[in-house]
Amino acid sequence: MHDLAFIRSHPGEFDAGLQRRGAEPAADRILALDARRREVTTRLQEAQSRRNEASKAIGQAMGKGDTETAESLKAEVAQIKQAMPALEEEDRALGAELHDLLAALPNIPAEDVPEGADENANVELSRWGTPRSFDFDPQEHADLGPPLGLDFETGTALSGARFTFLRGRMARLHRALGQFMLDHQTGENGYTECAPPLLVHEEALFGTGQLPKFAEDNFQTTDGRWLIPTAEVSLTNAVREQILEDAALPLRMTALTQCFRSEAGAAGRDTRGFIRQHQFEKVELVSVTRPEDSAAEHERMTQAAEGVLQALDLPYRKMLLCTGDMGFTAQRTYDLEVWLPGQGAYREISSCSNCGDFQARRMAARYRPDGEKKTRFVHTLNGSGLAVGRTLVAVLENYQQADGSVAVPEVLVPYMGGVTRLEPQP
RNA sequence: GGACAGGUGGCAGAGUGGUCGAAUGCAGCGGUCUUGAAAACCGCCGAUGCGCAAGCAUCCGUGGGUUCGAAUCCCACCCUGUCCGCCA
Repeated sequence: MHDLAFIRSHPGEFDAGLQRRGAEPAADRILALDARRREVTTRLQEAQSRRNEASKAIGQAMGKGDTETAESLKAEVAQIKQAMPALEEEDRALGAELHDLLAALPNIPAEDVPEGADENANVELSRWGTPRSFDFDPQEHADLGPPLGLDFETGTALSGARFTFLRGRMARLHRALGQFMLDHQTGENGYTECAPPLLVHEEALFGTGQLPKFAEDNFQTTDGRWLIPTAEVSLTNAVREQILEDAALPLRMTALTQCFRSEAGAAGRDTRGFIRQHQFEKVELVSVTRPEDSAAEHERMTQAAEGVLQALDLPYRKMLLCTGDMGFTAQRTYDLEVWLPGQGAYREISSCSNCGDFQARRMAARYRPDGEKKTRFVHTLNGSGLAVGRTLVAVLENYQQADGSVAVPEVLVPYMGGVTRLEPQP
């Protein structure tokens, strides 16, 4: 959600930002609506003011027993009130129209975000690790996984496409990854472990920007709640409508949760394998900071996500997303892409975004700077640290052996009860 | 799910039709005193919108309604507490 005051004072800059994202300019429409709305609001408030004044006078007159004056004042108020219902309705309607218009506009990219239409314009910033050289043809996880307990058939039979059933050591490895990541983020990076609801109100999805524009990407329950598409929703909205103490910032929260996505717009993409599921696990990182601290926090958060890949010894590259590939709420986003030898490609495994005050405005999440009277909006950041399912894919493909078995990365062995290898079951 | 009780400022807690955005206490901020601190005393101290400002408007769980006027009366809903039932 954008700051109306900013749009009023910098309409050109605002439209330029939207245009960089490939969105239509909107300042003219917004400002015209805003002007009409304020005109109506002022007229309404003037009427209210006169009504309040007269009502007070009625109270005073009646206190003195001056019934005559009271009655004539009542007649005057009745006159004033005639115009009010229409003004109230117009004010409400214009306010709603303005709100809906603003709510549908994406965040403005930060200045150093490269311009571009799609992922081809993303900029590679760095690479870590050396892709392993194989003395055999590395398989894709969808081929090497099934004998190891990655059961796509049963998942599909139970729930349809994009659901998978994990068995035996495969299920254990999946759990081990989630536990390891959560321990890593709480132990190494100072995030507070959280276990939030997975079912949330509509307002929560509005706050983090999934609604109103992306309703079809999410699952709704029969009683009007929504399944979270990411723990970003639950963790970020934990500060909604709050005024935080300066000293409480930064807030760093993490959670290992299931995530649910209808993948409405992804027909035909990654239909094979474990990459794109309707239900998956993810360790999410959320930070709430002072405005001046969010840029540094963004770097810190991305390093926290990178730390997991490094601990697992998985080669990856770090991308700065271009304007056309960023999410709706992001000001600036780093993607981490892990090397998948079976696919021979780097694939997204983490996305770390600085949302600035965009979500904070939608949530009314504020803080009071030390010694100041006015509140300010916080900045919010979110990142994956990491997506568990895709990390499982990466481990399978990078640690596969010629005989179809998969070695367990060293840091996971304690989480596997000492098991060091996944063996194919006939 | 049933019965009862209740939702007021950061917290606690008054207020049941008029000058109440709201007593009081605690917390917080500023000051006096003090070598310093504590105590004591004095003052300030909710949010949002519009406005250069003065100020005006809105907000007492949410949404409607009654009234010249609603924190206060009426209706619906949401939430919390207690007891009962049920359940992991």
